[in-house]
Amino acid sequence: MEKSSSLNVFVVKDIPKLNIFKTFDCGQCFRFNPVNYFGHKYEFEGVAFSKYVVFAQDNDNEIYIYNSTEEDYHNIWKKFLSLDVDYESINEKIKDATNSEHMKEAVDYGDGIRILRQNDWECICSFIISQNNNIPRIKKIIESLCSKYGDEHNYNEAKYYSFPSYQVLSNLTEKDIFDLKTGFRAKYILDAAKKISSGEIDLEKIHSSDDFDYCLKELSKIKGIGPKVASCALLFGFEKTEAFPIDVWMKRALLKYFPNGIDLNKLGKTAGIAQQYLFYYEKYNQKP
DNA sequence: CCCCAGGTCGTCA
DNA sequence: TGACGACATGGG
Repeated sequence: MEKSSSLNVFVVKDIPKLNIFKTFDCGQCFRFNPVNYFGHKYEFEGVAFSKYVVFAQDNDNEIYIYNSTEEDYHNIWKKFLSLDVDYESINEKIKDATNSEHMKEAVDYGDGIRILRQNDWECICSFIISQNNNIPRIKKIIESLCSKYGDEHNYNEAKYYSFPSYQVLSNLTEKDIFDLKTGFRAKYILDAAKKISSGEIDLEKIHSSDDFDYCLKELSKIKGIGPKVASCALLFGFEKTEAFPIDVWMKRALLKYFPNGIDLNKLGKTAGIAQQYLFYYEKYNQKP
């Protein structure tokens, strides 16, 4: 795939500390992959909000956004990358609230990660697929879901596909979804699509709600959504940064570093970001 | 053959 | 409430 010829690029300068590699490598999104089209230090291509995009970076304080105009940046990517959020002060608050050397190390190790603000429905569906599954296979299933039922777009003779809407999926059969190798998750995906497209579950209402327990309760109405999947969707798709997903890696990290428990109330709205630092630290910082 | 993967469900005590 | 096996699939 040769894309370098005629992609327009928008450069964002003087940004607060952001690390493209960590942000797209830390397991929060499934449709971005490393490439090397333009010769930057880090380059990740993917599709979000129905647009093909490449984020690239050579140093701390600027990024290149390929296939993006300045309008796209202000309308979509700035918010997607959480470039309007002051992570410097969040990091300080996390360190203060936990008062833990381990957390301090995790924050410094993961510094530059941004919690992406992804599409809420895509997050719900993707994290349903993620359960009892590994990341390469999660990505594979999501791509086949998109190429089969998403909208096709063309760019520079290459095809890419948007994430399919819940309306489209709600009209499929369980077998249609099962045939994408989703396994026992097929009925969960269908249940989510149906409950949302029927209006039984209102994503807008969840998105704008400040009542976190209400949000958890609503998403838990969907078969196949438990506390972990709901928390991931709320954190990565609904902008609920107080969400604190606990998976196998987080269980290990909490057991090791916080055997007496961690005070989520004290972390408040920074809990989800603290969680992501701990997760990244535990999973990727292989120490003897 | 085994075990595991960014879990949840149904069942049984 | 909490424990426990089942669940589809593919890679190690």
